[in-house]
Amino acid sequence: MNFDPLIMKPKLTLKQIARELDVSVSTVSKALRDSPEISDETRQKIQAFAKLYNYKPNNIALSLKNRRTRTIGLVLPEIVHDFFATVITGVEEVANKRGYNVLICLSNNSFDREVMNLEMLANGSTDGFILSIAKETQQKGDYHHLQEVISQGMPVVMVDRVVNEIICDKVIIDDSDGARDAVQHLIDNGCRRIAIITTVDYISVGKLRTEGYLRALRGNDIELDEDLILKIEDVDNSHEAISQFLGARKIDGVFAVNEQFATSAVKALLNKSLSVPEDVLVFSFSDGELSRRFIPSLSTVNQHGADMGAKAAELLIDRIEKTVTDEEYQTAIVKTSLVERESTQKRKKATV
Amino acid sequence: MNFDPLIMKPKLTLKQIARELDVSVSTVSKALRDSPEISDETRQKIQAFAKLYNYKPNNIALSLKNRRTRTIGLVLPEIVHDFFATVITGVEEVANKRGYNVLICLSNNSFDREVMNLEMLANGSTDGFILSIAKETQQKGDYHHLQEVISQGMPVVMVDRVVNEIICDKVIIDDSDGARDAVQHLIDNGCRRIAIITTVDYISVGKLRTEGYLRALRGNDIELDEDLILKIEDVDNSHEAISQFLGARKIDGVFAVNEQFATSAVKALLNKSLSVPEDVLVFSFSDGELSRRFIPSLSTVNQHGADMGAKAAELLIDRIEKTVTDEEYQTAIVKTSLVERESTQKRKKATV
DNA sequence: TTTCAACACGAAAACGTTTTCGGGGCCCTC
DNA sequence: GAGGGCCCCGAAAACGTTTTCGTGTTGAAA
Repeated sequence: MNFDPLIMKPKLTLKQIARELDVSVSTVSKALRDSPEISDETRQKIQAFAKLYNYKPNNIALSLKNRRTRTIGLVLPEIVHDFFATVITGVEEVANKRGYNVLICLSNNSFDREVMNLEMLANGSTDGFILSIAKETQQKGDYHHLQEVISQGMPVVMVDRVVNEIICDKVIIDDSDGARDAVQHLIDNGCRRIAIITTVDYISVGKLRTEGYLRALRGNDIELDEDLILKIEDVDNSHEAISQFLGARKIDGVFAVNEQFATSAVKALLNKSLSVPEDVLVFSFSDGELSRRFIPSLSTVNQHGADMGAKAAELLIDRIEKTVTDEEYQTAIVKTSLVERESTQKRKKATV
Repeated sequence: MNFDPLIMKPKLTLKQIARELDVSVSTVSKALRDSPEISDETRQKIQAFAKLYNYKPNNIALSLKNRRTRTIGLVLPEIVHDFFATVITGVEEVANKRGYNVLICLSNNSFDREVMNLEMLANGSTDGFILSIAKETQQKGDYHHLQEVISQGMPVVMVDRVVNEIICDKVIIDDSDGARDAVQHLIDNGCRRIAIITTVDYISVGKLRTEGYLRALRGNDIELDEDLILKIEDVDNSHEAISQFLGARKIDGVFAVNEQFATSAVKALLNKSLSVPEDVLVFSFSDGELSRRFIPSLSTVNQHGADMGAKAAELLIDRIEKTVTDEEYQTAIVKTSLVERESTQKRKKATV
């Protein structure tokens, strides 16, 4: 239907321009790159033609020739999750600023998908990639696919969910410190019986946040009550478990390692006719829209996902563009910060 | 540091295999593709070698040769937004199933960024792309960049935020019908003075949802009160406007065109000492985690973002793989559905 | 012994670039 | 008038594939 030559103009190549203007391909290439080898007259003629027909060099050919794609990969476990979404934003911004594109792959927390993703990214499509490892992979503890691509010389940066056995650049947050600060804040506001709702230990960040919780208790000489620790296995169906857990215990504070757990906790407390923050204070982790808009709005530990993504992209691109690779691998730690909102402010009623 | 030959094994090419085994490049290529031209002996030798050193063909070279990348682009206005995140999930799933990768670009709702994104995607990096147009672009009404790539023969599918002037495949939802159904639901539950919180009209979906609201009123012989319509310009700083708007009006129902507006509305009502759903019913649009977890949980019009993304990817890949392109462009309409939650259920108190 | 098919492989072109190198023409200088 | 520069430009290689075509060797049939 759209074969009208006035409308349909297929992509132009150097060869076609050359044929059209009766010069050689090399002349065209040089003219377009303002080489002094080409006379003004020829150069202008060629540039005018190229502009008129909107010539744009073919990226694939450039990639092949230069053996660099100016594309970085980003492998994430999931995406319907504010934290990872902000990571993407950060990566994208830095990548764009430095002239790179971003190829995003989702592992859906599946080991097999992650292996496939890495293979694809390592086969020339990208100059390096950023990875936040899948839950299933952490559980299996099988990292051969990562070792493989790293040993091929592909630059890799791990972000947030990292694994210590792999040596590469990493960007993490001070999960443990952030959790400790949050729990300390609860203690400072009078809490003594603080429950923690966390994940099973093979999730590195869950484990670290639990550690922070324990450190805060120890630091304030509060005896640990194992009964106040809930480790969730199945995140998606956690509400029931949380509800039962909180229903059976007398507490004055809750520390949840993510927003989902925190909101479930608030609901469960409401059902017990306890109100937040009047009766129980609630502190959450990973600041997202949910925490901001919830009623009461939730105090959270801000993970600064965009900063993490940005830092990871900087590290990766630095590594890619370094010709000599004798620089030591580094682990950047992005500081968390507490965002205090209604859920931990005892005095006033919930407003905005 | 890592130049230990035992550890460092750079990527293998056909040429290197050929040199190593003292055959020609073409023989290697054929052997690996099980060509009958090659003798069993040679074939097995080559395949064994390739497997041992984990040979994987270079994607870029393949793309150049075949003039297809098996990659599709996805240009989105933003990503920290459940709807677009689910769209990505849908696109990714279908793309992967059909052997394609997904290159994601963010326009950040900026016209210039969108133009850059399209240029990049059209320069050989992808076989086609899916686009949800930037707010700024809709406002400007300048679509030459889109026309440009389409006229070059690049397959394009627009999703959700589409523009009628452009002829290409599209995937939309029945925004107007969804809104009408939601408002009808409010009316059915006794509301008569229903406020709508929507966007300015140049956002196509905002306009359509407003239309649905009007249709519902007309269909029930409820007189339109222009004073109950709030059109938000600056989404990010909308809370104050919503608060003032609701503070000054007597209403019994609210229809908000997105989750952000809806939650702001609930807060504003609470501040007026009105409770939801006892005093005022609230219906929202675009079902996300926020609506599900909010207290009270919000009734919403589900946009089925994953379905939309999946459908868009199907359309795009069909278009890419069709050799004859005489098929008419189609506009797929993904049905919305109402998700009824606490915010419109008068009887019982909020639980879950 | 000659001829011819089948077999197994290699050479080369192609995809679209960039870049190195070489060479033809021109002008200037002795 | 011969030699030497300079100015422009083209040929060719290279990136890593796939594929078409040609070619040499072998074996068997005539």
